[in-house]
Formats: sequence, structure tokens, C-alpha cells
Amino acid sequence: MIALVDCNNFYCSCERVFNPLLRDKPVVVLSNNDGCVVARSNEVKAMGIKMGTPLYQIRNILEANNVAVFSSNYNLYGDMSRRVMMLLSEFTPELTQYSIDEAFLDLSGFGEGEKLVSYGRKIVKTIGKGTGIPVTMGIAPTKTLAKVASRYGKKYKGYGGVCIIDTEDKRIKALQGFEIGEVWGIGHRSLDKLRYYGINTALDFTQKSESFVRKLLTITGVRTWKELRGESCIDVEELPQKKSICTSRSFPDSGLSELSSLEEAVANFTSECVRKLRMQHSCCTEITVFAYTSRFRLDLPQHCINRTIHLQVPTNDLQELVSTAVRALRMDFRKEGGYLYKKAGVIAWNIVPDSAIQTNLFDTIDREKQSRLAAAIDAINRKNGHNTIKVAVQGTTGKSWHLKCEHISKQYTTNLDDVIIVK
DNA sequence: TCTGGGGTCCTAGGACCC
DNA sequence: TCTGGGGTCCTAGGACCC
Repeated sequence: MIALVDCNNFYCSCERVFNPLLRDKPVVVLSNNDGCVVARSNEVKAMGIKMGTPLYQIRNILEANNVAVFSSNYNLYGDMSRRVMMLLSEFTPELTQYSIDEAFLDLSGFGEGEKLVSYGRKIVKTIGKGTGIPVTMGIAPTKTLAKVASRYGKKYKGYGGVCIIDTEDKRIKALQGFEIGEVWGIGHRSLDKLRYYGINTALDFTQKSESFVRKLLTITGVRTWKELRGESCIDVEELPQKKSICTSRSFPDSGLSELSSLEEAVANFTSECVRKLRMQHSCCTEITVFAYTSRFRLDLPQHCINRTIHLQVPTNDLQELVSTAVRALRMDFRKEGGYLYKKAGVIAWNIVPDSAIQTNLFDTIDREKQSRLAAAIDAINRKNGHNTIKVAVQGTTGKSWHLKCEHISKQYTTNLDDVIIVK
């Protein structure tokens, strides 16, 4: 049996841990730039506010209902996630973290039926007590069914945080009351197609033939279909190495028009990609820079920059990648035309381990020297903080492109100055 | 006025090989 | 007039996830 552990309203719950007065109050957490709603407490869900709603559309409702509003605080959420995962790993040797707030646990060998449920309740209780984060567990023979079970666990308090689908009877009942669009793996495109054929519930879907599903939704649809029928076939693996690394941001207000501001932003995004590359001990062979105007502002002139540069030798060198990215930006940047770039980003791909670099006969860079320099910079930054030493084009103020985050909470668990004082 | 960020996987079609 | 067969690899775009 497989268990899915899912933190309830994770970002909101993190804020509540350090602000207990909010425990029964409505809470929302916003995306970067305070743009959209990305997490809602149950009270806010009950108000009918949808995931992804832009803040400006619901500002009045939030104020009228006294909703606590937070900018996203990823240092806090990341650290709380680490704590949850650490506690979970004490209950089974087979744990796969699936996202910041979810993990799959292999519970084979831990009994069945009531015994399994009570083990699950013990896990849920331990996480709640140890971190302050409420979690729900769904248990079933497949991952997709475990997801279904956890939804029921969240919906009905009576389950005590753990819902199990372990008999054919329960499976049929669960799928009968489950909208097909809510199933893990069925997005809005597939939903449209399924609706056309009158398929509304997960049970309807499982009663179609394999060839029908294959034709309509390809192999991925068939996997979901099998999983819902109880045949396990989706593997979620801990990815040893990322295949692409991206850092991108939207800019506040209307966006940026000056090349120098964009250069500074792109340089910093590249620096962040380099940090991620080095953290997983890899190099990239290709780097893409993109920047575009707001797709919502059809009244303004539109332009899209998207330039990829292929590197001779795989690298994770800060100076080399920053100068390459800035060069890519300059190739496509348009000064004339009054373009306001609203979003930009950098993607590193073609990623290889840093231990297996294929060198190039015509390479002109002294890589030995560069890597000694990079190691020295790493050491200084590790000791004095990220970006203590950086490339000049990264700038020193960041004013022109920095994010809006007017409602951010403190770094309660990652900054000594912000640790809560108990009186 | 104001609309997030970071990933993976699959498929079709083109280019190329012998 | 009439132009093969069987592959691989790469890429862009689509779909999905949280």
C-alpha cells in the first residue's frame, strides 16, 4: 500500500505556526510580486476565492472579511517542508518527496486495514505535534488512488486525518463521487475532451476501454486509467539531477524598458542558476535568456526575446555564464518601440555532472584557473552570505527590478534576528 | 494600474543515416 | 509517367503537476 501525505493549505499553515492568533482566521498567501493568490485557508476557500486569482480583483473582499494577507516567504516554507520530511522519514525507509508539501510513503509491511490506519494516524499526529503543520494521509494500492483518498480525508473530518481505499467496494464508492477533472493527471484540456464524451466522474472514466483512453489521451491517460482501476504504474522517483534549471521573475508595475535594468536582472537570474547548478554538482552546455512584454496588456506593443547560446565546454562558472547571458540579451533587445518588458528569465540546460566534462580542443579559457577562483568565491560567499562577491553587472541596488513583497513575514527559522522571543 | 515560478514527460514532424 | 525501406536523433509545442 502507498500513502500520500499532504500538508493542509501548506503556506497558510506555515504562517499560522508562528502567528497562532490566525489559527481560526482566514489567511491567504500571494505569489511573487504580490500578484496572485497561491494559498488559501479553508475559510478563504469557503468564500469562493479561487487559486490563482489576481490580488487586485479581490482586494475589497479580503478587506471586508478581515483576511490576513501574506507575501510568499519561501525561506520559511522551504525550511518547514524540510522539517516535515525529516519527521516523515522516521516512519518508513521508502519515502519520495513529490513537492514542497507532499510525499509518497511505501507502507508495505506495515500491516493492513485498521492497523495501517492507526499507524497513519500516529504519523499525522507526530507531524502535527512536531512542526505545527496539519497534514492529511491517503492510503491506497496506487498513487492516483492515494491522492483520491487524501482528498476525502481533507473533506471529511470524521476520517481523523487518514482515509484508506483498500477494498473494491470503497474504490467504487470513492470514484463515483469524484469529479474526473479533480483526478491527478487530468488537466483542463483532457477534461474538455472527456466531458465531450459524457465522462463526468472518475468511475465513468474507469469504465471506458483502454483503447478509447489511449486514443483520446495517449499513454499518460492510460496510466491514470490503470491507476484508478487499482493497477500501479506511475513511478515517482527522486530525480538525481535536474535536466533544466530556470530562474525567472515578473517585474513590478508595468515592467522594464531600459537595457541596463534588464541586464542587471538577467545577471542576477544567471547567478541564481549558477548557484543551483553548483549545488547539484553539475554544469550546463546551453543557456537561454528570455524576456517578454505583458500578455495582458494588449494595448501596449508586444515583443518577445528568446535567445539560446550553446557553449563550447560544459560550465558552471559565474563570470562565463553571466557574460554569455548578457550577450544573448543584447542580441535581441529592442531599444526602439517603447517596449515594457514585464517578465524575464534564464534557463540552463543540457546539464551534465561536473565530474565528467568533455573538453574542447579550441577552448581558450584557462579552466583550471577559473575553477580555483570560483572555489575561492564560493568559500567567501558561504562564510559571509550569498552574493557577498558577485559580478559587477549584477548591480548593487536592484531597485529597478526587485519584487514587490509588502506583506512578508519574518524568517522565523532561518535568521537568528527573527527568532521568536518567548516572554 | 495591478495577473507567479519551476519543473517533467510525450508526440509529431523534420533531418539525417545506410 | 513512374522514385524504397527502416531506422535514430533532435526539437518545438502541448499537457500536466505543485
